[in-house]
Amino acid sequence: MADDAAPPGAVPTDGQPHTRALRASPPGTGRTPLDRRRVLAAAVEFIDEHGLEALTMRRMGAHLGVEGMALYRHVAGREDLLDGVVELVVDELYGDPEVYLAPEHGWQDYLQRLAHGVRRIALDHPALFPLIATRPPAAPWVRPPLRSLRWLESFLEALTGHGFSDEAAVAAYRAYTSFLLGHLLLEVSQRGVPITALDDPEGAPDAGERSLAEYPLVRRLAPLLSEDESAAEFEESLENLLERLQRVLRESRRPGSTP
Amino acid sequence: MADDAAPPGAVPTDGQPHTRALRASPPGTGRTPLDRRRVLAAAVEFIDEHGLEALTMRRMGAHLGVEGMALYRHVAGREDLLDGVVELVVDELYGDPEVYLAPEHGWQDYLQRLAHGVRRIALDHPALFPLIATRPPAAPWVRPPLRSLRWLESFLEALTGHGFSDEAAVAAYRAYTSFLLGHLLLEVSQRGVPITALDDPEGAPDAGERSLAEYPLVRRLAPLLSEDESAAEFEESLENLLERLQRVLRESRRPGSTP
DNA sequence: CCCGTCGTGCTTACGCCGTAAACACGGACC
DNA sequence: GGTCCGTGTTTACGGCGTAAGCACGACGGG
Repeated sequence: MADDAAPPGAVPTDGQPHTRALRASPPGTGRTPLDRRRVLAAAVEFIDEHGLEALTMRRMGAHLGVEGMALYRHVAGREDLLDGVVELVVDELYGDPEVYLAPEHGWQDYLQRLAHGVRRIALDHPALFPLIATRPPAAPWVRPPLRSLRWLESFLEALTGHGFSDEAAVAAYRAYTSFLLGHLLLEVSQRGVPITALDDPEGAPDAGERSLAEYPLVRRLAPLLSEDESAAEFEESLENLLERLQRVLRESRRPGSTP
Repeated sequence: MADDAAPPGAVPTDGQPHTRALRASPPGTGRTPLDRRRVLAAAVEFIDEHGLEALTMRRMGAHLGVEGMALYRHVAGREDLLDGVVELVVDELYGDPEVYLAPEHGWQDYLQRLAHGVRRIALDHPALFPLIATRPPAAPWVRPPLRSLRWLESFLEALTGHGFSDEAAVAAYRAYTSFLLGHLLLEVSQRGVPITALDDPEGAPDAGERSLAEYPLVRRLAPLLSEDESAAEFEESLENLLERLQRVLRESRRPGSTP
């Protein structure tokens, strides 16, 4: 009401306390006009920086120099925005899918590359990996963190193309996704998301320290427990899984070998 | 579980033999007066019934026949309520810990029982398992879904008490939690949380169906993919993990051996 | 018996949230 | 120049978490 926009000719004295920053369009060249991809990318950036629960439509708007409601031209709502963010991040992996498909190196190489690709994503975006992990997939059968039919198809192709039976390929898909999800979710949560949080007067210092007296083994093993062996663990479990799958494959090829 | 049975007849004025500082007033004539445990239990019930995102302080109040703000006498806020819920549900497993510790059956039996116990919790409360899985643990080193120092201690005790080196026990803990988390999170998310949802005009029927044309393998394997093999998978992976651990144990006992 | 005290739940209020709806405005095309 | 359309803005509404103060009933000491 009281805020009358200064007419164009007048000298805008910017010190007025009650004048909002009306910043419809910068002088001269207009700003690039926002589209879905840009919104989603900004959201990824924002989450990486401030964490998931800090993401708000209005704050996202501000982060883009825009008024919050503007986002609704490009996403259907907050949920859709989050879906889009997950999809965008997962699709980072698609750099060029043929790399992952490269048949000349066999299915084990494929699974290795894929696993490391997913792990890189998880480590690059620890704050939103829980989202990738827990958001219900768009299609049934598609299991996080391999969240797309495209990946499912390529996974099945890689295995059935190298001698796996249909059943074995499906079982492998399930074992593989479980492995990725468990390891990576724990790895990102263990590192603790850094976050430059807007708030953070956290001060529960030794709530655990005190009770450690009751848990002598935990106390004794504390040094071991706080070592970060994620990478080695991941590698070892992956190796183990691949061996298991190879055993399945070998046995399925010669049917009559029951001990 | 039922720690709170009213003593028979006798003197009703004294309900609590030993409480904190002063007497908490026993119920008079009106309704039983709400306490933290009851609030948390009601929240578990509510989440099981309506899902996580339906949980609201006011709705929780209504669910308890109370005015929402009343909850703040017993929980510090929404976050604290959720923490309490997770703790409460996880503690269901504690029915009697000696069952899990029973040393006469060895560490493998212990890990089996524990795994099945956690799985039961996950299946009983599918809507809040994601919470159990992703909420940052109170203490470092404690990994979901085994969310307490008590369990960490008992786990380490079981293994080191049966010949595992410190390093091997810690590695086993990590492998075991990864296994549980991956399998159970996918299992509960796959079954799709039922939820009598307050809203649910969901009608995206075949959004995936159409695109199936592009994914011939997925379409061919669809029947296999939609089978629910969770239980068998879980059993098999658990078995495999235990074998792996046993191998580690055996090898650590005779240092320079070859099969 | 009354009266202060205290624990419990209720009421009110504030600021932020997601989002529906109407509006303003600048460029594209005729 | 007019018209349209795509974009961002304004305003508004109901619901959220929660801070603060109030009402009331049960207790214990006089």
